[in-house]
This record gives sequence, C-alpha cells and structure tokens, in this order.
Amino acid sequence: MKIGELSRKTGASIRSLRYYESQGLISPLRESNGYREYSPLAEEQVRTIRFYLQLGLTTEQIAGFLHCVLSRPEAFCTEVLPVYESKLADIEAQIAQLTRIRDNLVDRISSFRDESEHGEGESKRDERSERSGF
Amino acid sequence: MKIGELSRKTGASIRSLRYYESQGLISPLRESNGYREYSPLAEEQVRTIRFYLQLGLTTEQIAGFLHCVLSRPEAFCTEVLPVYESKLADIEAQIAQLTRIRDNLVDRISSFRDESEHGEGESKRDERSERSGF
DNA sequence: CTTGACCCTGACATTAATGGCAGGGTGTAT
DNA sequence: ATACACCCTGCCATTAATGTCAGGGTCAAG
Repeated sequence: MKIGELSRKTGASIRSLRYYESQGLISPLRESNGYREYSPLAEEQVRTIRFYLQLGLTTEQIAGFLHCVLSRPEAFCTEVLPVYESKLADIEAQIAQLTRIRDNLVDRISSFRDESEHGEGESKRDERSERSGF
Repeated sequence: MKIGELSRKTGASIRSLRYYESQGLISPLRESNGYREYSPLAEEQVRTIRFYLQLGLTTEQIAGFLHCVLSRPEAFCTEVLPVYESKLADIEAQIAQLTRIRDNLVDRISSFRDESEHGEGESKRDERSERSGF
C-alpha cells in the first residue's frame, strides 16, 4: 500500500507518516521508483503510534518500546512501565498546577460577582485586594 | 532606576523586561544615552505583569487590562472578567483532558501490576488487552 | 587610557508534531 | 502528448516567553 492509502485508512496525514518514519517508528520498503510501500500491518502499527501519542508520549519514548508492544501484549513489555510512570507523574504535576491556577481564577471571578451584587461603586471591603492569592 | 536594578528587584530577567516593553506592557523613559530609566512604580508594575503571566494569561491579554488594574482594584476593571472566564474554561478543559489521560495511564499501569501478581508468564486473561481504553 | 560593569539592538534557538509550499519525478488514462 | 493524481525531498512556519549570542556604546574608577 502507498502512503496516501495508509493516510486515508489511519487518519494520519501524509506529513505525519513521513515524520514517524524519520523518527524510526516505522520503516516501509521502497519501490524502484522511490515510493514507500507499506505492508498491511502498517495500518495497525500507525494506529498504535497515534494512540501512544495521544497519551502524551513523545516519538522518542514510543520508539523505545514499540517493537515490543507490536509483537506481544503491552503488559509483558517491561520497557513500557517506567515510561507510563514517568508520564503519570508529569501529568499529575500538571493537573496540580492547573488546579491551583483554576482555584485562583475562581476566587478572582467570585470577587467580581461580590462587587456587582452589593452596589457597584461601593468599595466597602478591600482597600485593594492586592492580588492576595499570590 | 536602570534595567539591571529593576531586574534584580523583581526577579524578571533583563531579557524579559525588554520583552514586556516590546509587548507594550511597560514604557520606561530613555536617558540621553539611550538607557531605559524606570520609575519606582515600575517595580510593582512588573510584579503585577509576572503575576498575570503565572496565571497563564498572555502578554496580549494582560496588555488589555493592565492600565486599569494598575490604577484601581482589579474587581472594578470590567475588561478583566471575560479574560478570566475564558482562561478558566481553557484550564478546565485541559484538566479534563489530562484527567482522562491520567485515568488511562493508571489503568494500564495496574494491568502491569496484575500481571506480575499472579505468575509472570501466565497470560490467563486478556488475549491482548488491545489498548482497550482507546 | 584602560579596565570592567553596565547598557543597547538585533538575531537566532528553544519544543514537538504538524502544516504547507516549491520544485520536481512517476504513472495512467485519454 | 497532455492532463491529472500521486509520489518524492527539502525547507520554512507554527507558539510564547525566554535564553543567549554578537557587536557595539557609556561611564566611572584606577
């Protein structure tokens, strides 16, 4: 199968398929005219790559275990676990950070609501709330 | 005060101070030799800018209301609320997305744990778990 | 007058995957 | 042969704030 067909079947753009190849994730044969020739298995392979990308893994990380997960159940590939654990730690840190920011925003938004509730021009409390959450 | 001193006082790098200026966030005077001359109020101003940046707002968004929050309590600046609300929506979407990925990772990690618990080479259940969370 | 600490502008690099173009070759059908 | 669909490589752009050069002024103290 040629690259256009694989692109249609998998939803990955042609550009992306070439990129995956440049990152060592997939290695199609070449026809005499230079065209890439993909085996039927490439379809599953590309879907697998895209799945891991959606998990937020990098092409480099995926390259580290792709050969394994393509040939046996993921749960038997020992290379995968540390990648998952490290990614999980990243994500939980990101979530924690975003949650702090969200809480801060919610506070600040509710201070607007408070202001508009009891009389616009009446700055009773807070002689400058002074970015207090900082 | 010159840029080096302001940098020391605020923790913003000289590079960043120049960048804030290029984005219209702060406009120091120039001495005859071309050096930037900052007023003492610049210190508070830079801290304010950095605070909003830490909330994840862009320099462009900050530029839209900075003149207001510098001159009165934030809660009276009507330009600020929509920016907060839009940023909050972004962040909640990001948190939701990250949470989905996290849950998926947690599942996959626990499938490794399950495997190692009851006999390594014994693939009893799951004839390929087949990236089921996808 | 030289040293050293400061300042200036302008430009390129960073990150990671993807989009998009230019310039060109291939292959098939009319 | 000409049109058209497809393929190739190589390159630049994207995002946003910041780091980091290079190449050059300014100015005070020695």
